[in-house]
Amino acid sequence: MASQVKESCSADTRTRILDSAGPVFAEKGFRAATVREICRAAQVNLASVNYHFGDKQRLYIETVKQAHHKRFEQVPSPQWPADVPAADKLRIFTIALITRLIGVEEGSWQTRLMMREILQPTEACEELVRDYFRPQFNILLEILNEILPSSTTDVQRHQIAFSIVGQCVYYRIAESVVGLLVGQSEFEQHYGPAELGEHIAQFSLTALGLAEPWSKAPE
Amino acid sequence: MASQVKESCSADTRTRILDSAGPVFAEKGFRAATVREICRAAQVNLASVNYHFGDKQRLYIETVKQAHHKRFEQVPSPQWPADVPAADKLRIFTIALITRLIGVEEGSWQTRLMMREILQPTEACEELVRDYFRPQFNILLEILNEILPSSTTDVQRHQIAFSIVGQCVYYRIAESVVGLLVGQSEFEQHYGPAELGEHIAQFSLTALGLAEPWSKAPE
DNA sequence: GATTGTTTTAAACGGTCGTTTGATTGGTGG
DNA sequence: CCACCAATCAAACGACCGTTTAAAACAATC
Repeated sequence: MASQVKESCSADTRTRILDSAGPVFAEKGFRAATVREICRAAQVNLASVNYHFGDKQRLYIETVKQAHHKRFEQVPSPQWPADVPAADKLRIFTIALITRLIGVEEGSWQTRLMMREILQPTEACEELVRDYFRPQFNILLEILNEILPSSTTDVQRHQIAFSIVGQCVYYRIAESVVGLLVGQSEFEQHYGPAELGEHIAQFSLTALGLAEPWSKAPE
Repeated sequence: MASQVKESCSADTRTRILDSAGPVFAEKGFRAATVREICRAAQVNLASVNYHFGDKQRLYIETVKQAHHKRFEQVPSPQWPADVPAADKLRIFTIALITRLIGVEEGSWQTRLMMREILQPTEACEELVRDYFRPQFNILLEILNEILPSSTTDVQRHQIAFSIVGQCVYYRIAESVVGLLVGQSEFEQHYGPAELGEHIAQFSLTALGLAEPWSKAPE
């Protein structure tokens, strides 16, 4: 069989293709990215994509999967003991989420690819929701369960969760617009994952009644 | 010259192309959309695009511009008398924003096109920020000025504004993911512009200390 | 060392796309 | 009626892309 040899050997160019395909797909999108460019970047023969992945679309799907898998490895879901206050859990969750979205250097093409998939769902989107988004969504809902009164409806809980997630996702989507609106220097100084995560947690905790509002000053 | 005749005549197919190009670019993106498909939808000859717009890219830019212009005509910026409380202004602003994003039937391809442009800025993006986003951003900042204490820094004001905008934009971006997470029936019943606008305004006003939090129940 | 099966390679195929061309139309002024 | 010009049309051009093919290179087994 010699399967381990075969796999390690083929994995060499297979992995090279996957790694090169990620940034290309993220920057140009599925259609505009060409197999030729990916193969050139990976320094492999043009036919390798079809040999190892069948066709361009299956390479794309594999790339999306791998991107998120690696992204969650880089910034894993935080763990906490049972006695941590819910407010602290929410703060940790928020910072982890936005760090996963915009933090970690090297251009963070992985989440750029994810945003493309969300905006124009392909075959990989349902899988993405099932494997990554829904578990995170459920963790957030469990945190909210500790905070919200039992009279809160499920719909309200969902919408509150989306309000928190939405604040984070916005910065990944509209990165360039934010930069244009506040100017380059303010953007570089104040829109990193740490400061933004802190702000979003603060804003959300205040909305949930667990922090003091900004406008508590006497009027 | 007979310029009025010439313009009305050429405007006929020109306008037809522009109207047909919008949904196609919005759904498939610049690269995947084909001139042939646009011309077929517009019922004009294949060469018309190049004759009236020069090339595909200039048609795209014109389409983006026209899309947002029409969108702001459909849902104009609300006007209010000077004595309206700031909280009401924020509520009105939020509902108008999310209505512009996801409301107004016919698939709302205009904002879909806008999201594409935000995610992958082209030549049209700076123009978009200057003409549409920045004025709206400034209106929101003026409302916040009435609410926030004078000790609030500019950066804080900006981040709070993005927290509000982000909640709205999220539903336009992640529409399909939201639908998958909460199920089709809940999505259809509770994620229209009116209900979402009310929720986002409530969430944000609470964070700003102008509304009561959900979790005010005794613990 | 021959054989077998896998991987790599260069070249080409078929198809589609954006754009161009050149003929044709139809209305307008002389 | 004719000359003119913008507008339309069918047809084709040239380029690029995804995919295929068939030969070559390679590694492992006996």
